[in-house]
Amino acid sequence: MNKIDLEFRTIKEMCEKYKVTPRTLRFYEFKELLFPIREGQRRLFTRRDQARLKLILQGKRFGFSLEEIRQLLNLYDIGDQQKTQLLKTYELAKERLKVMMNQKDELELAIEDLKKMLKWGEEVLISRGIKSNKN
Amino acid sequence: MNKIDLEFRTIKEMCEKYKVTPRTLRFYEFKELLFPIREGQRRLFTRRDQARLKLILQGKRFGFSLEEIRQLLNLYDIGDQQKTQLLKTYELAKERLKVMMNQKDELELAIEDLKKMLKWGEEVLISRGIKSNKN
DNA sequence: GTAATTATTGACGTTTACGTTAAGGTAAGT
DNA sequence: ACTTACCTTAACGTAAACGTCAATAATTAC
Repeated sequence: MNKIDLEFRTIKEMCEKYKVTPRTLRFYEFKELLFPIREGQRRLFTRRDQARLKLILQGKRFGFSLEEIRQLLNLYDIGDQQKTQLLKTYELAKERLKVMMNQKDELELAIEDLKKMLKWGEEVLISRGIKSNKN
Repeated sequence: MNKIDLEFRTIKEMCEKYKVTPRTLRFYEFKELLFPIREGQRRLFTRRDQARLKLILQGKRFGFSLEEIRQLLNLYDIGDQQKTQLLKTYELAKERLKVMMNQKDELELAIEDLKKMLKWGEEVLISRGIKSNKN
């Protein structure tokens, strides 16, 4: 009934839209990642909050900690003025990429090793007649 | 000076050889992953302990939790008799492999996304004259 | 014989990202 | 008025895998 409906979202709506729990959103507010306004007691999440939440969730995919994400969000906010900050964000992301690529390499090695072990185990099982040679 | 040197290792030696801390070894003992014997107060790690530790470290690479590893080690120990246990271990490892491959896929996606973001950020930086087009 | 090294147990601390009550306030529907 | 649903703050709990003391004991080095 109010025009506000188009601008702001309640905690419940946010939860459904972004697949998070209320606790999570309150936690993010407590950690100064989000800044919902108040309608009396209730929180109302602005578009800015939604944009930030999207970035938060992305950041989590990239393995950033919430604290790192908070700093990145702060950099973004003032990034239009402060050129160096933008560059800093960029460099940080590059570091992250390196870490992730290393993780990927390690994971691939581990996968290969585990595959070898499985192959070996399979042979043992077959040789004992516990398992047929095609599962 | 004692023949024992060839059979057993002190906690310090273990730490150096396997790149772990004393706390870690004591923790593993507490968690019933290792069973060093005692020479008075001191711990002496047998070959069995070393073999187990190797498996523990491997298991960690594969992302098994210590509790899972403990169970797997127990299965190995009696695995020679109990066929079903062997099979169980095998199945567990197969499950793990699936999880790891999923992780790898997700990680690859995240890497791709982050790369895209970096590319975009690079363009912005260049367009503002903050960064030269070849770093 | 004493200093230095290394060991021990025990217990509390750390980290991250929330989960889970407890104890209620507020608003809408009937 | 009553129930139901949803919201709030506050605070303690959780998981994993150790880290970090503290206080003490035993060994080894010189």
